[in-house]
Amino acid sequence: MFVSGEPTILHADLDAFYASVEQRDDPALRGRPVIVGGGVVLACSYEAKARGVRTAMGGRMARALCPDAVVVPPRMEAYSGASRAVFAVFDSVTPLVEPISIDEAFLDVSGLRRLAGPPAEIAARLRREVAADVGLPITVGVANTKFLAKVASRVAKPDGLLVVEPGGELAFLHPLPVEVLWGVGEVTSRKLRGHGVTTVGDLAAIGAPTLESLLGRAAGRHLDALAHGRDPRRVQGGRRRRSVGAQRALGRGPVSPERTDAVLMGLVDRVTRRMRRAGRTGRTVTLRLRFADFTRATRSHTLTVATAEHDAVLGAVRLLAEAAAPLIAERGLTMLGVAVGNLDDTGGAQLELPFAGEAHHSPALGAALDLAVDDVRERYGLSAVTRGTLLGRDQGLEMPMLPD
DNA sequence: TCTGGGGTCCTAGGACCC
DNA sequence: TCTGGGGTCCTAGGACCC
Repeated sequence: MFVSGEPTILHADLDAFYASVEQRDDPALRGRPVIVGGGVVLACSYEAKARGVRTAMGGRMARALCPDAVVVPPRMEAYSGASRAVFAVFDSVTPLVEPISIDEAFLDVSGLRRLAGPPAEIAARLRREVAADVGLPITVGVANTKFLAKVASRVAKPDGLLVVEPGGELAFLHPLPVEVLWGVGEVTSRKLRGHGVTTVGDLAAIGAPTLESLLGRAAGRHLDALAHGRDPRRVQGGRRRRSVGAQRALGRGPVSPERTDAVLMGLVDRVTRRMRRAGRTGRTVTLRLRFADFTRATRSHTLTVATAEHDAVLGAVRLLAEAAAPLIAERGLTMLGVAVGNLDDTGGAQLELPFAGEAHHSPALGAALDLAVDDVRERYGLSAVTRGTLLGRDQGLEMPMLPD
């Protein structure tokens, strides 16, 4: 079984984004292997990829593979500028754009046929406009699901366009290696290959129960569905970020408590500034740690009230760092990170409903209570209201009217 | 090849509540 | 007084993605 229907989902993905921006801005780099980043490869041009250089590879190895590569430091401002220009083109194509990262997005073009022509034509025009307006190569995959559109763009790279025709989904998908599936990384790939699963077709054949026992319920079901071309997720416009974070590598060698604290202050400053600029607050503060042996740990604390204030976040971060001190002393710190999540969850006081207990024994009362709770949640724009507890009077909120 | 800086989602256990 | 069932929230870790 595959999802049929016209392919109206586009996955648009800039090619070797950072490196392409560098080649665009410096003609001397065009046609040459370009590596962006120093210690680690952040991005590399297709000329460098052809020599075996890969993203996230150590700089030393990259230079060994490709000694004539031009290594340039990243220019994040230039990349975010280019990204904004590309997203402006996306927005001119359709109102339904779901950003995935700085250089890729899903676009839903259903309903645009009369206005803008068939999806394949829209996709071709999108590529031409990005090339003309922004000067960057972009690949577009077109299919009737998000996942297939994404695989199509991957297969069509670089500077390509590929439409997966309805009815041809499984013939397209099944010969591909399992690693194209969203959610199959190193660990899962190893597990699957250990069970003789190397292609998407193999995975589709072994069945959901076996997959679930192998990978856990959610992951098993998810991969089984994808392998059969089933992917009901819609393109979601207006999605908001769920956390804001910053991190900093510290290099090798011992890190003094003074330096640790200075780095934490800098990270908290960066994160809270970004939050305030975006007009967002958060409740859960997470301290991320990485150690000399490359193990990681996180420590988190949830505040009662959401905030974007430097001092409030720093206070939580310092407490977390203190609690993690023994771990740090034992393993040696090489990276610090701070993130704030639970964004825009206002938190707040709680007020108990005296009859919530009775509602357990009366289906009618229970149903009424659920409705009231939903109503309160919507009326006050809260992320969650639990049955039996409601935001309190001290916040100036009124009790909802409950039906008798 | 020892490694950057952003993120997302899922799982599992414990505290706590009715 | 004891026990059980149903549920939420928080914390920590893991896998994965670009």
